[in-house]
Amino acid sequence: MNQYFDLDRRQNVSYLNDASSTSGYSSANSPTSTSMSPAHSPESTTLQNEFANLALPPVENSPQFMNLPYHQQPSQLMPNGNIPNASFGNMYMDHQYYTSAPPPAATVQQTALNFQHPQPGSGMKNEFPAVLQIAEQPVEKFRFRYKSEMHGTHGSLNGANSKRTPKTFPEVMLLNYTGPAVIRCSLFQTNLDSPHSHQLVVRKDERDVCDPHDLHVSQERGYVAQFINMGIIHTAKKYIFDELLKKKQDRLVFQMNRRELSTKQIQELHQETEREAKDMNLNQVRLCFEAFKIGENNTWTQIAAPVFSNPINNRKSAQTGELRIVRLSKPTGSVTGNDELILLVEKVSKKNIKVRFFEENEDGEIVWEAFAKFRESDVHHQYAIVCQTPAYRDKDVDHEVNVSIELIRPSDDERSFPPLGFRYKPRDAIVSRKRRRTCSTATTNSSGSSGTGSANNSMELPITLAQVQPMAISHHDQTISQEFGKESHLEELINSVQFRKLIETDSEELEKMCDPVLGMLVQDGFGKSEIIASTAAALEPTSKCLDAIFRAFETARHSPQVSESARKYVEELFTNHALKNDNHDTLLHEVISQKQDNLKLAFKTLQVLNFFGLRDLASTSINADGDSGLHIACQQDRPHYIRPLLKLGCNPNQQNHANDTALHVAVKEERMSCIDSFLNGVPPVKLDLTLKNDDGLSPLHMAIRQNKYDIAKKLINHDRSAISVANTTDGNNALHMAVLEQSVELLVLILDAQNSTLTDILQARNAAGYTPLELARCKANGRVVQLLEKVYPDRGETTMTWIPFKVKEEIDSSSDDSSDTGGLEMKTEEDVVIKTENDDDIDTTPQMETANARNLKILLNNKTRFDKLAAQLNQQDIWRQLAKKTEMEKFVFLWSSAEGMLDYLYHKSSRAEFESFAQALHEQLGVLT
DNA sequence: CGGGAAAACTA
DNA sequence: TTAGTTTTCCC
Repeated sequence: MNQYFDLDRRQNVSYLNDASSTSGYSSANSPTSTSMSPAHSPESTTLQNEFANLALPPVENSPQFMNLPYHQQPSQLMPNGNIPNASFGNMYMDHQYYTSAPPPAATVQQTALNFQHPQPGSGMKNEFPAVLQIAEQPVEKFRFRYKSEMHGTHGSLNGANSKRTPKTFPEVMLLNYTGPAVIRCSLFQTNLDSPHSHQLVVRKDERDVCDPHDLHVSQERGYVAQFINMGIIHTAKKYIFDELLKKKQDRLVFQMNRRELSTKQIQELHQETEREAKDMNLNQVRLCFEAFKIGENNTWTQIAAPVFSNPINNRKSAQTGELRIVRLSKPTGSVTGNDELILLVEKVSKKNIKVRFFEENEDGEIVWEAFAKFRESDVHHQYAIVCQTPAYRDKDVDHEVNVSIELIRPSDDERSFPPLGFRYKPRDAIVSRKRRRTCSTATTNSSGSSGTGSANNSMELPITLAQVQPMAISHHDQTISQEFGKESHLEELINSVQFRKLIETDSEELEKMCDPVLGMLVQDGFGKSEIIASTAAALEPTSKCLDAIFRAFETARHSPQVSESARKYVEELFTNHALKNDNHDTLLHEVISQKQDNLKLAFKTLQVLNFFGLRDLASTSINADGDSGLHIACQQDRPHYIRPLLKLGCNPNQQNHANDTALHVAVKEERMSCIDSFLNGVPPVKLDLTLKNDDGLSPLHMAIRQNKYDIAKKLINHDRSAISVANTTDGNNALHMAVLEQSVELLVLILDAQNSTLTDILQARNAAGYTPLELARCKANGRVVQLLEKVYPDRGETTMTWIPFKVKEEIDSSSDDSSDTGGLEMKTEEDVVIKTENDDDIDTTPQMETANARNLKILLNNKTRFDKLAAQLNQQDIWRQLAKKTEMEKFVFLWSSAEGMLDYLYHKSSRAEFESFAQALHEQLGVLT
């Protein structure tokens, strides 16, 4: 006899064999209950009446076992004076279990109910004549309760179609059979044909009776068995093995007709149980239904193949419970995506959750889907997700789009329901374009009336421009420069791509055009035809206004004495016009953002303003959004206006109402040419790359968050100090943010810049107090951490607040005795040693360039030779093998071909990387000689 | 009942 | 230690 501690009764209880209850919720204290299921708890004498485990009648200590068919010992042997099973016949009628009215004929009923087909194996010859079919599945989700929670009533396991009224319960039907039978229900695992360690209990007189549960059916009562009032007890982890073993053992004993198990069998059972217990799904179970007939001598014979219910999921678990979005931080976002969105959710598992955005058409078909971006660490305590919205499928839509958001749990493809609405808002660029198009039709009409529309095409470029262009353009296109002098081609020229390219980049002469020197202006300006033409356009506010201004210009130019009054007039026109516009766009905003870009008109406007000394008017004019002309140019991707505007005095650091500078806008919209226009050359006012918008981000921060290497590179090249700016939302600097992006490319870029900066971004702490390395350790992958650890002079240890296990072990094992107080100093010394030994990545001392490296550099510098080498290295992936042998090894995963790698080598590699690769290349191919 | 949360446990 | 889970407790 053994003993165990009964948790219910807080005392030791004796029992016969190890397989007896250890769970604490079945009090198997009867000496004779050896292989009984907990249903046979003593003290529940009356229970036997209702929940007798017919399958496992208690037996004498040395029972007589027989071979199949299963054998039932005389019920008189039941312990504790139980009522013999003669009473089973009507027990379900008397109590909570009942049987439905007998079906007219089992086979007829079949069609009326939602049947499942018998289990697998139906492919094989079914040895059983009778068939079990599930008439009502159990509910899909149900809260599993721990033993300690099983007080009072807690709702029963209902049928899948249960309503408040009528309620349904799991139900099976026995077909193709006549005569009395027993239908058994027990709890099984879902991915294994083996019992589950959880308990399927029925509440009876303050007591939970465990599975299996048996119901009698017969001709008279019908062949439908309904299992009412069941609950599922979640076995605590520590008891899982014991419970599972007990169940398996009980089952085996039953199958073997209660023959005593051999030592070997017990051993095998142990092993098997150990295996199963290890990865049993604790949040999912299914019901197993079996049917038996009880023959003479209580011989139990299986009469139908077992069937299994659909899985029942634990409602309270994050792995199987319901998914629900409780709240969104905001209901809208930009079509460009990357907006921060916070979802409050019901319990989710960070390793097993996705946020899906999708759009349906009128027919309910999915026309678009995308997933929000977030990391495991962005899931806050199972109840909130901080993510970045995905970009909408069409970034150029001009209206708001309603989409839906839902949570998805990949493991079981569960979705949250109902989906929440989310509205994508079109980009500013599109909105303002649309607004301008509808509220003022300056665009084509205006140009038509003032330019090409006039008979003699009197509108011309400034003379200086005409002189400058041939030279400048010739670089790009010989023909155009030749054609330039001919007036008829002027229109063509000015609208040509080459011309735009030219003014987009740099042309000092062109910029002079905007200088307030009269000589720079249009020589013959507007002819009379212009005025005539303008009457036709009188209905158009913008073109009318422009025409008036141009006319004033014309007059003033020829008669300087009226200049002053003309100036005032123009100023008034300009200001009033803006006020009339919905969003206070000025003429300047309008000409820059015309749908059909009209350079001539735009420049002319600039010149006229310039002429009247109204530079300030132009350079300081902002619309209702606080956007300057520069903002608009970036928004609308009109890079060629940027330099002229700057020259005119527009402040590049001007921030709009969202605190975006024009550069912010350019980065957000990824306007590469605009960015270039800003960064190349020297604007009159120094660009301030540290300005932060309302999201707390500088342009560089935005580029990093959008994972735009090219943009980040341009910005950093323009001003390295930008990398040390901390954003104001979480205090992260560029390196922190690159860590979060987990982009090796960006990291390398920033670290390279760091080498030549005084500010130490490595030690900078964000709002949470982390340095980039520390941040990497808790948020990024190993590769990122490794990369960073290499560049930290002290390997980041001295400033660590938290050291993950792996690293800690290294430290512990490498430092021999570091005591509590002396640890830091010890380590520092040690690091100095390490640094001199193997810090080959950072070249602090200038070295002579090797011949190989020099040759390789020359080679890469030549486009043709670069391509040739790339092609050569691409054969059989030589480049990859080669790179793996060198300092480049750690980056190989970055590239798919030699071009990418060579590009890195040429533009971004460290000296060590370059040298080692040059060396390897030389050895391998000899190409460098 | 279902929901919420404290306490206990674990890596 | 901390942070994440599991189990118990409570309303």
